[in-house]
Amino acid sequence: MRRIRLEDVARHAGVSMKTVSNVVHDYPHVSPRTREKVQRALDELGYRPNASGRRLATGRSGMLALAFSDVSMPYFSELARLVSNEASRRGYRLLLEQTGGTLAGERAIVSTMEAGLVDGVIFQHSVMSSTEIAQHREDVPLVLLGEGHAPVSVDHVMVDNVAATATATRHLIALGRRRIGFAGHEEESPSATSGDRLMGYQQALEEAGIRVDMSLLLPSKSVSAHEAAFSIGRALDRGLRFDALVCRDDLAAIGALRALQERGIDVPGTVAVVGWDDISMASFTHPSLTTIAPDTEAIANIALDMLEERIGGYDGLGRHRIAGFSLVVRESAPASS
Amino acid sequence: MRRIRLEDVARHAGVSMKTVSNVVHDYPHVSPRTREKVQRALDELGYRPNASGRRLATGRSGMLALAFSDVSMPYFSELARLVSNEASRRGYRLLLEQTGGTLAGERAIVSTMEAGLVDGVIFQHSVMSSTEIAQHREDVPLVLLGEGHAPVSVDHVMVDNVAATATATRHLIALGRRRIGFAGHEEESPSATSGDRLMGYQQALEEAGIRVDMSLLLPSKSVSAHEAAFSIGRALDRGLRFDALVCRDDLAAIGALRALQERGIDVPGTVAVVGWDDISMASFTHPSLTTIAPDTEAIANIALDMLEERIGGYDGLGRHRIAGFSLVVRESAPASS
DNA sequence: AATGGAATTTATAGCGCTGTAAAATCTGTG
DNA sequence: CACAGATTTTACAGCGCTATAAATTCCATT
Repeated sequence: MRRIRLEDVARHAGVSMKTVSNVVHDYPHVSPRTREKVQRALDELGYRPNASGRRLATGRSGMLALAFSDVSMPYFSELARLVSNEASRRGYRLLLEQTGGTLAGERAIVSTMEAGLVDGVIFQHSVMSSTEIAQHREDVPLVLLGEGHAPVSVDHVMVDNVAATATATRHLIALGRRRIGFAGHEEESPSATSGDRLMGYQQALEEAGIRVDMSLLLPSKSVSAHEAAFSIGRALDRGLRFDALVCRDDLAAIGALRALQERGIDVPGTVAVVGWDDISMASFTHPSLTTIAPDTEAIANIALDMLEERIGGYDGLGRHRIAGFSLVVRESAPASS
Repeated sequence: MRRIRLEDVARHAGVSMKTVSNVVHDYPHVSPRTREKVQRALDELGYRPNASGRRLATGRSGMLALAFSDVSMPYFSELARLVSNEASRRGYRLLLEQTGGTLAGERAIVSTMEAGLVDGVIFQHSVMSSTEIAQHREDVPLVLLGEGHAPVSVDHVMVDNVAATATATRHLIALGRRRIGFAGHEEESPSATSGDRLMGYQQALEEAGIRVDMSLLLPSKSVSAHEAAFSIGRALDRGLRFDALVCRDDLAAIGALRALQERGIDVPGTVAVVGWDDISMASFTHPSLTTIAPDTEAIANIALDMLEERIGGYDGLGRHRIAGFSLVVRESAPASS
């Protein structure tokens, strides 16, 4: 059976197409009698509006894209949940795009060939340079998420990673720890995220008069619990000792817990550990993780606010907004008594 | 600056719109000279095809939807990663839809008002009845994921949850455990998933001549580590004892580990634990989780294969495919020696 | 040079919907 | 009861693209 079009309904109800369209969209200026008549026709025929037609006519797709490296990473999946919920509350649907954390993948996001696919893009990049981002996509509203220097021309939401990591590090210092390592940043070409976190770590140490010991920097091949566990384990096996670990993210922290536990090293007794992200698993590790909790809900909301303003026609310079964070103290680095 | 349309390029190159369209799509029957001339015009004007126009003309959107309760649940986020990657390999983009695990949310998926939004839907339902699913959506290709009796008319991919859970349970029995509990299924109206897993658990017990003790069924309010930890903890505090736990999923298992560990109960010494899903966190818990690993990659591939066949016009009865699983033995329920 | 057949190109009619402006209908008032 | 003013409804031209079929060009033969 052929699809029912607006025209079919119009003929059936004996009115014009536009009137049917008005009823479908609850346009106010329709007389109750007409509305009822049309509604009946709508129901009888089982009309379903066709998205493509509307889109072509309005120039809006009602879709937003959310792009980042990999949905299966807990922080991103939690972000996706929030953005998806909030987007649908605002009447948008969400397109998921994974870049795999590669330059090619990120370029594909920024220079998608097809126009009109989505009304806006929320993009957490990690390897692409901000100048390159600034160049493309002038035509599609874009909000950048995450660290790094976003181009002035583009809207951007971030958490102050330097400050947050410094807070986490100070917490360890307050616990009396002095040989504090940093774990889990990428071995070569660390992302802006890792860079900022390293900087906050270093800042807090210097503030406290502790010399930064390069041997306590424990990078891993990639951002994952597995690689972190491997590199931390190897360092321990080589005899490296430390009394605390600031981890690039909760995955690295979870890897760290594993590496330490396998070697019978007590956490937090011998080594205290702090993570970053407060993924939902953080309260279920053993011991549970002290970690930085970014205000991800605020990130999602601010990003969508800005995107909607751009979609609505706002055309000013890029706005740079900061979302909050807090230190969630759990067992892996308890409160100093 | 106004967007460049096909017509603009055509005028610029002095050819017809269709010829430009042919060049854009690498249609073979275009003379080299024309092709080059058009390509130059394309480049000079910086043409970007408009997705909405193409869609309306072709009737295809190039999009698939993936729907389930909540992306932030590890199993779903891992599924989303696979489906998204595989979909984009096949030239589709992926729309993410969350139902929140509610009936209203699931109904919204199945009866989306707009037609032509996506070319197909992959849907893991949990509360909606299969008959209700069968009724709607005759017009959009649909593949169902997960347990429960899918309607005959609809394509369906699942893992044999009964067999898998029985395998996990037998593993515990082989370990010499006899008071084996089941944890983490929903307190009221368990989902089909929980139902099947409970059945597999029961089956294996009966097979071994162990009576099913209803007091060892430890449901929780909702599917989450938190609720599982709470309900298992409460049962322990009331004096309930068991020597093993089959968990509804890895989240429940992680909650179980937490509840046990907080009470100083040794895993696997006193209580052995098996999970379900083999989420990536399963190798990083303490102790690491013995769990059922469904072949999620196969699920994603089979689902997409069937969807593409439907999109391609296949119109037969619903096909029901089974994806494999394996028991991954780790520390929480080690191999019997 | 004429001819037939293949290869290339073009003109045009939608795809299903909405925006606009004009037409039709309905008030309330003098 | 006519008429201005407000409200409701309609006709129709696109939105940007592709499919179809017709028109044109090209080339190898006779």
